[in-house]
Amino acid sequence: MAGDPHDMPFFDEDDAPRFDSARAPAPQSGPSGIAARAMAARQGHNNPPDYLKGLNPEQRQAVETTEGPVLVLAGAGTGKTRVLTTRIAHILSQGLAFPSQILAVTFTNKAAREMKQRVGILVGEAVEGMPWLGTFHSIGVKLLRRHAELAGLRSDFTILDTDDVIRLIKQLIQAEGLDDKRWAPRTFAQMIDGWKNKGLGPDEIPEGDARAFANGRGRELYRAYQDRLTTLNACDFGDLLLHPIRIFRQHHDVLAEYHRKFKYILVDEYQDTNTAQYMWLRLLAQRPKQPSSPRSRGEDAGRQMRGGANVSEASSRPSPGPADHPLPVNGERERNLVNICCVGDDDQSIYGWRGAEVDNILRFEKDFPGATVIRLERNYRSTAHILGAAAHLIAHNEGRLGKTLFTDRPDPEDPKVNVHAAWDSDEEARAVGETIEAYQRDRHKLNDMAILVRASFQMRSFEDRFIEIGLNYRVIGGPRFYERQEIRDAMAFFRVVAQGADDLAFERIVNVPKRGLGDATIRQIHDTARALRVPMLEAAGKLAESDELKPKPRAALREVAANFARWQSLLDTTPHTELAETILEESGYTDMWKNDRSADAPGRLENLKELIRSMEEYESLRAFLEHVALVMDAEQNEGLDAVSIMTLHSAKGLEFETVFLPGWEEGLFPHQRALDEGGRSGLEEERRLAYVGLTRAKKNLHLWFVSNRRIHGLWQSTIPSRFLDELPEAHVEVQEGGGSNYGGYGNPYGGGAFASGRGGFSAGRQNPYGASRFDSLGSPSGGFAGRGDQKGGAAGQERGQGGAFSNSYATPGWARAQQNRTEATSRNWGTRSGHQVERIGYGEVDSGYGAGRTSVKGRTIEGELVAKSVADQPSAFKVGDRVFHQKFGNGNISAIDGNKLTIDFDRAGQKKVLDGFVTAV
DNA sequence: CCCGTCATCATGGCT
DNA sequence: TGATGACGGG
Repeated sequence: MAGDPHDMPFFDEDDAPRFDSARAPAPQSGPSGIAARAMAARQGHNNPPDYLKGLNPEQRQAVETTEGPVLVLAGAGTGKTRVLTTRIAHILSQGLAFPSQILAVTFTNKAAREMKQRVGILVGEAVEGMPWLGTFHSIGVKLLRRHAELAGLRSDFTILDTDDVIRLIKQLIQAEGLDDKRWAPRTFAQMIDGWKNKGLGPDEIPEGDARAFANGRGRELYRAYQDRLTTLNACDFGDLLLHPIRIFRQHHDVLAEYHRKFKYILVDEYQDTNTAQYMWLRLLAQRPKQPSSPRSRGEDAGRQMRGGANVSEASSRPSPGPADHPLPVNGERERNLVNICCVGDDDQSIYGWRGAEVDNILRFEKDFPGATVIRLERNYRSTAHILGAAAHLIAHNEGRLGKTLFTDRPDPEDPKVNVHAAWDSDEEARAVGETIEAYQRDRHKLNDMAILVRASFQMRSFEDRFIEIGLNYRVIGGPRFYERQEIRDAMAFFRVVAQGADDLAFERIVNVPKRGLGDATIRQIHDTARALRVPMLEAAGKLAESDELKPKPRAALREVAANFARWQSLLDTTPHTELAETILEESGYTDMWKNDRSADAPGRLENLKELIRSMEEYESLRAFLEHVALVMDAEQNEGLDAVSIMTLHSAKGLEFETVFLPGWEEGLFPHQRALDEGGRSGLEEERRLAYVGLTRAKKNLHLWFVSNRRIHGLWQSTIPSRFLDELPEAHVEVQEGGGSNYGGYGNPYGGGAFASGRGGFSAGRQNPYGASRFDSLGSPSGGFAGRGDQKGGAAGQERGQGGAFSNSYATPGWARAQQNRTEATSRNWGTRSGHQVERIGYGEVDSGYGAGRTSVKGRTIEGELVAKSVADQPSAFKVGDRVFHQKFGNGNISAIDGNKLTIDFDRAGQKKVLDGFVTAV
């Protein structure tokens, strides 16, 4: 960090072109060789530069409107990232600013990486000069490291993750003499997080909130927590935003430096900003106002404090906010609008539950008067059917800015959105698997397909099924690399070495591996540290030299202290990867796992190796630790062709040719808890989530609902999601079969099978929204209002929300479904046709696998779950054997991995199947 | 300190 | 149902 040339002086580029001389030719000398090169890419005055070619008029406007506040409402698949990156390229190549004068913030590291990469493609290495492109938090750290002392910290403060925070809070709660069962540390950590999301410090939280925890001692506890962080020279994630906000408010000179520095501000995913982020942006974006407009001052202050029970702080100071502070204004009539460009989509705001305020984007024009609002509605991703379905669904929300996506490439051949019904989640998984295989047979790549679920527990049935049929899949967003125990332990060792004062890390590993240091000893170290006002590591060293301890712990402690002293002495002389290895070896940590008999020990050792390997990219141990604190994700291996399984939340921003959306049932989607806690706005957020799901698909979209789902171990009958009823008939095709229905491909299980008398969806249950047209789907009569046999009799019962459809509450199908309910519950496979026998066969094999499936955990590889052989026994087959498979016919074995065979089928192509499914020919 | 037993509690998961 | 965490006996 220290060597970073962008890090030191603030005003090193003050000669840079100003935005008010925007159209002036680039300075002779050019900002740098790199930027100059970027400029050289610019063409003559009349021809648009290359990078503008291929933009549609709206996109181009969004790129070229560089001055003043701009809100780009970018619908799904409208080229949002392209606009952002091109805009940066445009600013650079027009010489409007140096790379270091652009502040570009994203939410996730992934988004930041992508933006950096794509800007790099446009402007070359100039992107390397963009030190202020990053996440809110990474930029926050950068700011805070520079001004740490203004927040009572040293610049080498550590960043605590959630785990550290919870442990710390637990200590505090216990120190207060409170019961940590009644007052769960986790809950309080969440409360603090919530307050920090709103920009509230201990003195600013609402009285009610303060009282709600720990017998009314919430505020004290919060304050104690902050004090403790300061003592530890540490901060949590929220502080990475809050401290800079405080600093900006209290040190106008500092803020003014950044005002002068940042000529352009760009914000990605603006709809996801929380109040703290909003304040942070406002502070940076809002230039001092002319003293001549006192009224707008007041208004502005009000807005500044919005969200705000933090009036106390505001009123306790002479000036309500730095935005109003009469700073020198470069001697010119400075506009008070900065060149801020926020890009977002109110319809994709799905993070309200963690503090995002959709309101920020809805109020943009009020916050930034005179803002240009540009709508990107031309969608390059999805078919007209998908867009039509999504548009109709999202139109049920109120309080939108309003956008309608359209495509100018409608194709009559495009498939409609498919809605399928299944009996239960197993059948759903089976049928989705069938459909995937059908697509695969049609030469669709698994990489182009994704299953997007509402809740992660839904993943299980798909994983189970895909393992059974040997279908490759990967789970995105599973347990994260840096959150694993072994990684966190190793990191704790490193942290103590790099920063001896890191008590939380020290505590984590004093007794790892076990060396007989129990609670009592640790408490003693704690007390000594407190008494002497030194870090625990130091206290431990002192204690080991004293007679305070019994011989055993004393010796152990002495060794620990000596170890750390030795490692710390190596810090500057030994390459950090080597040192890391030494630490893990000498501490006995690797041995601990080597001696561990449990099944996951080898994997953990593997992870540790991976950890060391990943350190190589970083200059120093310290740089690496910082990276990990901020970037908790690790890359996934993309090489394998596999279906992606992930939650709807983690799918935002992605796209797939073919998308499966299972679990569209009331209670699951929309999720009951979202409804309970969020009421109407909760429902609207769920609907936006549905919208996000639909708009991930480029071409093929399959929605599923089941009539029975096991929730917390209990089978519950469910009713179709109201969202299904909010889809427009014109774009939807209902697949009555329940099994796979993929044009042209026979469903091996027989499409009609599902409908054979087992259609009793919610029949026995009152649907609070009135009956759904899907209620009777799957019944023998196939009664679906949207399929030509309109239920005229029910036409009068339009629903308030999804009222575009008649319901089928009184249909024969519904009645029959009701009748069949009991029978259906018994799950009578025997009624199935010949094809179903095959499935029974599967079932038998399934149970056969039950025993062998114990090592199922073994499929976790670097955060990626991969369908993998689960049996230890080698297959009875050998490569080259000719075999027969019920479904795929004859083929030759091309590879064997345990009992998983890769077979080149004569007709069906290459498949991976388990050996139980084939017979030798 | 280790390990078995019991109770609890189940969205989303970024930084 | 099943995973996780706290507790108490060995």
